[in-house]
Amino acid sequence: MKRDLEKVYDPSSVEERLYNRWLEKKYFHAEVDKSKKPYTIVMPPPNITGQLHMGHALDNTIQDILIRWKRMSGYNALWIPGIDHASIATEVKVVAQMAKEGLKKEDVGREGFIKRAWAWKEQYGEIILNQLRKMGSSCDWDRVRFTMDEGCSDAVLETFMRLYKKGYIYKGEKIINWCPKCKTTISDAEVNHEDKAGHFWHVKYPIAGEEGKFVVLATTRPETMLGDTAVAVHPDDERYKDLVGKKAILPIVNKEIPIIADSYVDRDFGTGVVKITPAHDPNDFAVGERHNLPKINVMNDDGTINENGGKYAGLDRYEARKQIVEELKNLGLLVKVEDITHAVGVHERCGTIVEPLIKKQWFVKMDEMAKPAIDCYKDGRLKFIPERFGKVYLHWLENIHDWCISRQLWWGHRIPAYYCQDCGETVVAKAMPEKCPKCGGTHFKQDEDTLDTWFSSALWPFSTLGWPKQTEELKYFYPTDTMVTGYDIIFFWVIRMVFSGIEQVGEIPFRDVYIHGLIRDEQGRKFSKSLGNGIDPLEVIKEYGADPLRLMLITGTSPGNDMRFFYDKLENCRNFLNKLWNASRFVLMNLDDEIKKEFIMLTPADKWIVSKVNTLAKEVEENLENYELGMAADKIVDFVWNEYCDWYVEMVKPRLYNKDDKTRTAALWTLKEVLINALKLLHPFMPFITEEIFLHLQSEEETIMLSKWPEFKEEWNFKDEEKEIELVKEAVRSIRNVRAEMNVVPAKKAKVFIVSQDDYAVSVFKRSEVFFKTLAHASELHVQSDKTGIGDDAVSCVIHNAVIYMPFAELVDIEKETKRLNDEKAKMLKEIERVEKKLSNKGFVSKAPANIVEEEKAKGEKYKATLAQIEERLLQMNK
RNA sequence: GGGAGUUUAGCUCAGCUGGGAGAGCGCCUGCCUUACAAGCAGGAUGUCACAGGUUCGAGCCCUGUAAUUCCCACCA
Repeated sequence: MKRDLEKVYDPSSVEERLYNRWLEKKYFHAEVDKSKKPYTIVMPPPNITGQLHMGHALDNTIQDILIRWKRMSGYNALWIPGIDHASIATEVKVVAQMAKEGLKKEDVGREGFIKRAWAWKEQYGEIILNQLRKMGSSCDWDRVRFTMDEGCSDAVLETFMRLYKKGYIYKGEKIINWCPKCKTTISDAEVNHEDKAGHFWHVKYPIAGEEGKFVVLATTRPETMLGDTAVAVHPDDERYKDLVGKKAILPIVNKEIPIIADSYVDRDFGTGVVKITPAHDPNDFAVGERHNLPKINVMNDDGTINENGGKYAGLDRYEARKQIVEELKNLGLLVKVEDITHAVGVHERCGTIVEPLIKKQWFVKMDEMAKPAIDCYKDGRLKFIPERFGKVYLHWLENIHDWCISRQLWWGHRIPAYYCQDCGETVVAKAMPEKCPKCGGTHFKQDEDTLDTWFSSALWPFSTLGWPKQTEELKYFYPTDTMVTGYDIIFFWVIRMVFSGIEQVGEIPFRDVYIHGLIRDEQGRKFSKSLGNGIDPLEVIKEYGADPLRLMLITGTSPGNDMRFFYDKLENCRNFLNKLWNASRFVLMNLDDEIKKEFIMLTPADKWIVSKVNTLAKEVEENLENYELGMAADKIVDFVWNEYCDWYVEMVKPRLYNKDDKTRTAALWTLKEVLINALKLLHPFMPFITEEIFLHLQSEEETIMLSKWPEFKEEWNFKDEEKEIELVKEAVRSIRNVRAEMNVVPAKKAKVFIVSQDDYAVSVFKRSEVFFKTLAHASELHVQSDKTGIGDDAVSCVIHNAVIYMPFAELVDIEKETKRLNDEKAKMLKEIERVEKKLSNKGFVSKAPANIVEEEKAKGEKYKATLAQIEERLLQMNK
């Protein structure tokens, strides 16, 4: 039974109570049930590196909206939550944490370090999951997963083995980005290019056998010359044509290296001559491959020069640079030093300048697996919202290169490759093999490296469902339906999930990819630690509640576009909650008895609002189907605030206050029914307040979460009444305008309805005939003279809670009114002219759709009628 | 260099397959009215970046120009 609501809505207590209730009742849990259609979302797992930020809040709000909507629509909705071990990001954090204790990784050893990392995971993982709960996320907590839990780890091993057997995983030598501080490989995506001040050293390399002849080249990294194995010029460069095929003498090292021609060289850049260091530059590496040049690595893992650097061995790269420049200068080979700013690659996690160098790494061969990933997009099985991100996806796949998956880290999935200590054979297996298949040896050493964190993320949509085991869940919930994520990780995540799903499970992992934008601060800047402009979602929730935050993140936004975080907007959303709360309070205050529907005769006003909410349900459904969440939310808010509260509730008051009114029950039924429907439509967006009100309105034993989603009902479709009431609204507005124009001093608390003696006002009244009929019908409004202090100057009517005053004719400021009417008349004439011009356009009449032409005609008629009214009025005034 | 966006009210942004320009905030006026002042009623504000084109009709489609953002690659 109904209970009245608290005077003020208090999010903090309500949210916690309701969330616990939902948990207890296991509303979020989904089991395999073949009688129902599944709808599945797998949550992009937040990194355990810290706390949730606004981006997560948006990400999860979108997912929760979709899940709650589908759940109410009768789907077996499953949302799998989880967290990501985020190998390098977490490792950096743990290293930093240890540094505070004065410890280094090496001090605690691999096992000790991993132990610390797990402790970190326990601590921060739990914080993150709690934050998700605070957002109201309706995930199935019985299925929460971690990328390094047993099942996910098994999926990683299985995938590695399969790909290895197929020849898709290989060990190869490649130029990679190396972070000398973290001592690990980092992917291209983890390298930021920053403009830094540097120097451009122009150096002379002597030509072998030609005393006194030099070739001048420029470099920003002189220390790499220790590893030079060639000098290159452009094949068509006339200046250097005769040099090609000769040898240059590498200074300091005093070694002859060939001068080669390669079109990679840009003739217009620098001197048009390039030193080739295949071991320390990706482009040089490629040139080296083309020309079969030796690759000489001159650097150690920590960024110091190795034994190949001769006397510079052991020096740090920058110290070596200094000394080499000095030596070149002394040798008279340094032509000039240019100050330049150039882009330098730095490791995004630690800011260290990245060093490209050659390493033996594990790679995944991409060309074969990319094909089906391209196909599934091209044939429409995989869809992007908004569509334009499909192009990004495609562009990236078509230019894909092999994926370097090994990382010199400790935190993560250790590569399941074992090397026989006797014969050196590589065995890939889930566990350490007992016997070498080649030599029978029994001593193995596991590869020291771990896998790129995205390797496990790529398997997430199916590893979370139990794969590689063929579980019932996998068969039923896979492929999942929607992947919700930001555009920043299409490259390294979405693509890898797609080809992994196809390769391992045989089906794409999801059908729709909903891409949302980033959240920025009020000035449009990214939220970042260094700017200190972060806003903690939990703080916002504490102050405003989760519902307003969710609504704020969704309203007025569109997929794929960035949005800004405005406190003003947040407050507006909070105010909406307040509005909804108070409207519900009003309904509950008046709702005294159970309503028996069979005795109800709806008035036109009732039918209007019922029809409106019915149409709304249809539109919202369409919007949600098309992932237009922002538009859907806007429409519902607009309905509740501007139609239900501002018009219907006010219209219905006279009927409610009169206990004898025959249509009172109809009003109550409509108030409640429309509110319930609106609450349901709102629930995915604002789960807490809607549930709280629903429980009061409906019954303690139910939940809005599992109530039936409002569908369009033909019996609620009252188009005629909709039109009539819209006319009434228009009429009422024009009456209000009359008051505004006349500037009549309003009285206090006038609550009567009086028919004006004014002809013009009456003509406006006539347009609102139905409305007054409704009002009169509902509350037996009777006409009486005004006694509330307005005196004889004006009459008033109560339509709204607000008072509407209508002037007597004699009060009219003739001059002002004439001017207004003339303006009005001019406007009408212009409109009529426009319509007539349009209707005389043969192209329009013959080619435009019939209903548009009809509408235009009707408008013409309406304008003419209005014009006539205005003219009549003018005539009266002149008398 | 390659790619993708954006340009609409003072600000931040919606505007679905072309059919007379919208919201929130801000601003102005009047209101404490038995759900709500976190509120109500009313008002002002736009050459939809610019120039062409297609069309009976363009904020929306096509071409070009300008400004701006982001991503990728690269700067020896």
